[in-house]
Amino acid sequence: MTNVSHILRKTGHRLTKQRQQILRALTCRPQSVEEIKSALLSQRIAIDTTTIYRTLDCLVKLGIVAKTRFNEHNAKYELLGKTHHHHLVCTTCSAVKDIPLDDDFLMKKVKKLTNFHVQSHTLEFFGLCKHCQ
Amino acid sequence: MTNVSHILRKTGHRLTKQRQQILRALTCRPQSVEEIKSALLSQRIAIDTTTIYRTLDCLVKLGIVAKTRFNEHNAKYELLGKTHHHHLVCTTCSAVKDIPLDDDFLMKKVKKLTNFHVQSHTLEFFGLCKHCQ
DNA sequence: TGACTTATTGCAACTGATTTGCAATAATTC
DNA sequence: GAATTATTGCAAATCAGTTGCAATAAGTCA
Repeated sequence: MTNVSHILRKTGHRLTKQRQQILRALTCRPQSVEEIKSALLSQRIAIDTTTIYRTLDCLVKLGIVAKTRFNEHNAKYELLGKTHHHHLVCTTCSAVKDIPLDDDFLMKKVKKLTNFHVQSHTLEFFGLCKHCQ
Repeated sequence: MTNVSHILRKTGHRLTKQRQQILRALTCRPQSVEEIKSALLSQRIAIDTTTIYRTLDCLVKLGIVAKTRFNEHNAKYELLGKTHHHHLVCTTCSAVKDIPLDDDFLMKKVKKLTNFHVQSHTLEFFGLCKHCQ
């Protein structure tokens, strides 16, 4: 967190109360803006939706947060941890599980096969979790 | 196509003129609803946006079409061909390129590591295409 | 500390994507 | 060809996300 406030300041941003609270509400699991908002509300913290969007945009640009879409109408945001991982999304109960996978293999293959300069990638698995099978 | 009309009938659906035209407009590259609509319009075929949405929903449910999202506000739809492939999406010009990748390796690993029953997956690469580098 | 600069907030209004309700239409069935 | 009912097109609604702007507050510096 201290790290994050450093990055914010360095890039000419301000560490406001709202940003601190939004950062505290972020998890390493993907959450929608509405989920973040109600998580904050349950702690009696009311922050405008617009502010949450703008804060997340900012954090995504700074590489602190990742934005993902699971073929749903809304985007999800998750705190970028140290470890690169992927998601298992249950198509029935929408539960999300992380899974660490070594995908260097694929990245290298893409580099070999194309002249595309890869900056990032997403790898998501959809199916049934233990409970929903 | 004949195959598709068979599937439609078998599942209690009707092969309308609109559906035939939408099917003809579909490609193996992901297109948005608006793109499909203007592709049809350029052939002087006017189909309501709602109808396109409903037709695509139907085709997705029948496994004929795949719906993807590339971290954009709108969804893209592509005809499911025989060959499983992935996408390279240019973050500058939005061009999409297909790439065949053997990911059995990853699928097997997921099966080993978890008790999740995988039904499908998405693997997308984002970066710069040849022209935008 | 207190004044100053300017990034950030909250509200309202807006845009764009997608969905829903419903009456009119047209594909299949018999 | 008539009957049944899935499908269409239109209008209106909803949902996610964005934009404009005046009021506020974080960081800066004397």
